[in-house]
Amino acid sequence: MLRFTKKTEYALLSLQYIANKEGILVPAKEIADALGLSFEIIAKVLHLLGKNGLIQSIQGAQGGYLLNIEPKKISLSDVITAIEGKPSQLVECVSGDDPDDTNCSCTVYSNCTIKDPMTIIQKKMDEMLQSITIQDFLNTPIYHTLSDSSVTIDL
Amino acid sequence: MLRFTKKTEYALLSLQYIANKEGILVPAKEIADALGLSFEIIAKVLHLLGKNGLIQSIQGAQGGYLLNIEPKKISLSDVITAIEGKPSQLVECVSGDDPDDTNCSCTVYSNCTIKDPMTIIQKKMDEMLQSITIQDFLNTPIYHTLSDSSVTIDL
DNA sequence: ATGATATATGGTAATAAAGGTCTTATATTT
DNA sequence: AAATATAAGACCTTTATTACCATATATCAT
Repeated sequence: MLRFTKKTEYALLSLQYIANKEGILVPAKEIADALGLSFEIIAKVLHLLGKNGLIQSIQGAQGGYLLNIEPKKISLSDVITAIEGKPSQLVECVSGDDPDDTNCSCTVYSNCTIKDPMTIIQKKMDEMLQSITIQDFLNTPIYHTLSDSSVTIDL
Repeated sequence: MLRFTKKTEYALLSLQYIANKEGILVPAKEIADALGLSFEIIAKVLHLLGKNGLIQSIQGAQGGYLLNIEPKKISLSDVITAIEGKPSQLVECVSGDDPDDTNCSCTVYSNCTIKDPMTIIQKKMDEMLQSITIQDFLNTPIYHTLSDSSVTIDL
């Protein structure tokens, strides 16, 4: 359906939050609270980002996470790969390592007739995903760190 | 997961097939057979393409489908919209008509912090999807119309 | 050492989306 | 009237997503 998964969304929100803290160790709970999301989900997302080297994790009391790479070097492509476990693939057969079209949706005896154009589209998509970085998510005009102050809602 | 649905894939294969026939009425069964896919699926996809004006449908015996617009004017964006019923949306909240972030994944009281960059990414994606047309799927070097001849498989 | 804090990791259950099949109705040609 | 072909919706199965739970491990502070 050409949509980012929630996990990818949470990863971007988390990376943005961590980047905005610039070097300060941020525990998963703080991020979860700030975003109004469940701790378990955020913890799992952060774990994946850590395992893939995008952020650094410090265990134990006073531990937390911080960026491992500068924001402009963390691409959307990197985030997706870290969260999904593999790079984005618009169609199954465009995996690079499928010369026999084994994964093609069309079960024609000849070669798949859309593989070539699909490969080009995939390349364009990859270029786009690589060109966007966490830096593009910083300096958003409106940004409140809810953990710093109590929240009052006017009625 | 950032992947085209099978229906979208089938739509592209079908449009490519119809375009290659240049003006000749093509019944759904012929396309299904040529692609080795079920008639019902192809019929459903073609119906959606017809309902959205991308192809013209002629009912009854000797009926079938033919392009309604020239290949270079049918964009990938058009195909997705026709098949999915709405344009592609990378995230829920980037719908244009959601000023209150009602559909945002982050349930922060303030505004969503990734909405602005996401809107830009969505725009880039849209531009890409609009720049690719069915014309880009034509003139593929290898193309066999299986319906025209019997198929022999060498062992 | 012990308790508190925080990440690491696997499992499971509920929900949503995708994919495919089947059936009936309608239109057109021969 | 019979054959051909699209129109449209209901239904079921599979897969992916999402959220939640439980337990293990690491580190700090006292």
